[in-house]
Amino acid sequence: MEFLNKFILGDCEKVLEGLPDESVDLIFTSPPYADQRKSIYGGIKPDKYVEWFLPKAKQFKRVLKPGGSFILNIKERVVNGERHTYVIDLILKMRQQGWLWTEEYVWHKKNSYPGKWPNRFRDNWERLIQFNKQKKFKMFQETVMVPVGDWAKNRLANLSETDKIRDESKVGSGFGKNVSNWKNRKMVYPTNVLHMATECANRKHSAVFPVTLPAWFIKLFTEQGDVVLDPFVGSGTTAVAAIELGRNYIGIDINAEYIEISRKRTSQIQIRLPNVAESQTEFETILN
Amino acid sequence: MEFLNKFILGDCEKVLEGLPDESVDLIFTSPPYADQRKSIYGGIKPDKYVEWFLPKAKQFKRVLKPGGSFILNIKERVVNGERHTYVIDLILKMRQQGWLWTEEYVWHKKNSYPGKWPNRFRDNWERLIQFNKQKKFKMFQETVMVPVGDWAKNRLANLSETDKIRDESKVGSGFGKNVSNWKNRKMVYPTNVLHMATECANRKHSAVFPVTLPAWFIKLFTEQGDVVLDPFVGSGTTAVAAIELGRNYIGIDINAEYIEISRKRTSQIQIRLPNVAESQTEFETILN
DNA sequence: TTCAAGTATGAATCCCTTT
DNA sequence: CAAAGGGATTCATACTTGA
Repeated sequence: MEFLNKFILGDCEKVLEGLPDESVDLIFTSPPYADQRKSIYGGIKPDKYVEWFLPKAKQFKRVLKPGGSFILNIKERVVNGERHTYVIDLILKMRQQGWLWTEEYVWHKKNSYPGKWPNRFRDNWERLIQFNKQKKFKMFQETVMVPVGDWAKNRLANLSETDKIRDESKVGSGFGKNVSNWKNRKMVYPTNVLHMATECANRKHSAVFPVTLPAWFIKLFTEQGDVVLDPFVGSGTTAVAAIELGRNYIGIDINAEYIEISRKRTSQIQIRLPNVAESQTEFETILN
Repeated sequence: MEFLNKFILGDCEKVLEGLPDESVDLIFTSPPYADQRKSIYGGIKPDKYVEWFLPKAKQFKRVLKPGGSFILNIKERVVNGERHTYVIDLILKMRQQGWLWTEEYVWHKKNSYPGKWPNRFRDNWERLIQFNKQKKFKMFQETVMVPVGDWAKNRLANLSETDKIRDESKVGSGFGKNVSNWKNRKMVYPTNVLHMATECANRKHSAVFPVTLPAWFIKLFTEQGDVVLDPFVGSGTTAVAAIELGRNYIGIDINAEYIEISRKRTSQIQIRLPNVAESQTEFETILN
């Protein structure tokens, strides 16, 4: 496939026309929010947002595999003192398009932009809306398990004498190993609330979300060698996550500068990372 | 006003007809979610939810003062593998009714219901949707300021892996019992993400949300002596918060057993609390 | 009295069986 | 064939118990 592991300059609606049906396992994207980033994207008016987005969503649906997922990172702007309705309008319209509104994850941003307003507090969360084409879809819940809650810490902090003895007698090795084994076993499934700090790096290209955010969903909804699409790839964060996890990426953006940044950024990563060699062989196998 | 500081048995839609226009400063409520709590409320079908709720919302709008706020605690159920749209439908319809959709707070529940499903994780958050009648409304931001603790410096500086994923423990709403410990700390404004556990104790009456939740909004949107209405008062949690903060309450519920529980619960509080005396004089002043 | 360990229980959801 | 019902799954919290 000629699109694989490339950044393509252009309007994703047009570009995707060249992509075959059902060729993508996961779409993860953070489109320009209405009227935001005017200088770069031209600024879509909130009232026009849904009609601007819908034809693109139609293409997304076409290129997504039946068991694939679409994760949309979005948040409604405040317009005239009110939250604008373009996000919920979009959900309703996309359902009419045939999408299933499977779930809504919340990204709790721990460090939000500072500021003070008379009628609201700082906005500290964003939506991560999951759409699917069918009720059954690929999901690998074990890949995102998290260590168990506080009681595990307590347990580790005060290991009782009997615990120590038991461990010694059983295995004979240092109890550190046992503890780690036990720790590994004690993983629990996460919830639909994600806790991640925003990345306050690079002022040039506003890093919209941290690499850990697409990485979490890529692990959850794809396997090694799968294809991850970001039709508004911006500075390439989704692609970075995909590469690091041994997935193929397709990055599209209408802005040439962003495409350039993404290319530079990912090339650096491919050099830097130790596991690139093995990842690349995987890529080559798939590409051939 | 004959309704003040009472629990009234009946359908709030009918009961409120007896309340004058613009007589309430804050409406805080958690209505029965669609198809939930069948045994108590009869269970409203998800598809009928909006049409069931709208005439009640109309009464709410009538009795609310121009500068008052309406906080609606709600969450969409999963129906046939999909999030149902009754919540976002309701937002759109209420806007047609003349409400402004000012803001949506997120309540991050620290202890969610356990369970495992092939297509989703545990639901760990609920919506707290703020509606207003006009752009300008009463808001006292200083009353809910949060102390900046060591967590701000240390935790945010070097986030551990678990920290990134798991919830922080102390950020919260700042309404904890040991706030006095933080007196010397610097205070900052909170965000629109609230951190509270559900109340899993108290076997007699299952309080769905903790007292701290209505308390937070009561402090934020009302002053001493103001009137707080909960049209689905359940076990009286909103009223408890109102009493503790020296506000007047109006509690309505269609279920006689709940009304009884609420009456008992609040009478106990009035006896127990040390600051009741002063609160009551205030009430009397207002009542006369 | 304090602290650690044990235990009960929630605004749940899926899936399969029964009516 | 739609609607209703029951079993299995699972974890943070706070109350209870015991040393």
